[in-house]
Amino acid sequence: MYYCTMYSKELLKGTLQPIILSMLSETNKMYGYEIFTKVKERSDGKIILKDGSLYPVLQKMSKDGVLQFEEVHIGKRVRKYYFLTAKGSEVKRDYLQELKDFLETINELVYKSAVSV
Amino acid sequence: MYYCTMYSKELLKGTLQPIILSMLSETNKMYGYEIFTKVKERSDGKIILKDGSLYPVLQKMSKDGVLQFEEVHIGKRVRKYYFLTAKGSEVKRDYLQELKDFLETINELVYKSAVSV
DNA sequence: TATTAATACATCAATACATGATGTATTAAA
DNA sequence: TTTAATACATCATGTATTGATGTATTAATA
Repeated sequence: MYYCTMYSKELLKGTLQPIILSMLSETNKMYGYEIFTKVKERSDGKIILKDGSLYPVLQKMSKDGVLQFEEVHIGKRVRKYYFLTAKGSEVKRDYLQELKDFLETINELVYKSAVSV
Repeated sequence: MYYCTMYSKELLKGTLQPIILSMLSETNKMYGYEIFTKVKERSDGKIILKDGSLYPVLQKMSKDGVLQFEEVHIGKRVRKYYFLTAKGSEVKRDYLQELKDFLETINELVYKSAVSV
């Protein structure tokens, strides 16, 4: 898994969990590498999740009761299929609402101001 | 200067400099507290810059040659009026372009996906 | 008039997310 | 056969922002 980042790392901060929650609410079961691939494709290669970020956060979200997973053996390889818990669905709704509001606010503030007098 | 934050602190990461650059490109000269006030008003109280973030970053941006300032004495109080340098205008253009692209990408990824088959 | 809020700056240790480096191992492709 | 892709993992490091704390002036309010 190799990559070059499109955006300054700081901009991505706080968006990782919402992104994962969003992906998992569309496709009810996904494993880490699948999420990585999906996000990469959907963003036209602009958002490349780092495995050093992705796998730890999936573990954290499981620990927080937001996700659950089941291990599936594919040949000799193991996949962990993650899915939203009931709590996860709630958290998803809240996080996505907050993110949406944030995007709109920043957009308004930075690009839509300075109305001529 | 007291405050309550609307967004999880992480979401704001990477947006502070673009916000400041944007504000300063509209109003050519502003002092720290004025930027604080303007951002607060423009965002309907949703983005409250912290003085622990604002003043250090203004110093950093000056050190980086992005901003310059002049001190103005108002009675016994001192104000530092900041303004964009030539380099600052370039940096502004780049940062705002990146941020805009980022906002669009996240929006597309998280809210506009899952087209029906 | 006394006290609180607002104005205006500052410093710095602590926080926390994400990164980058590094590792293991299987499977497919060149 | 060697490289790339698949699939997971750990952990020290970086760094932007925060929160706490500080000084001091000026305006408002009780």
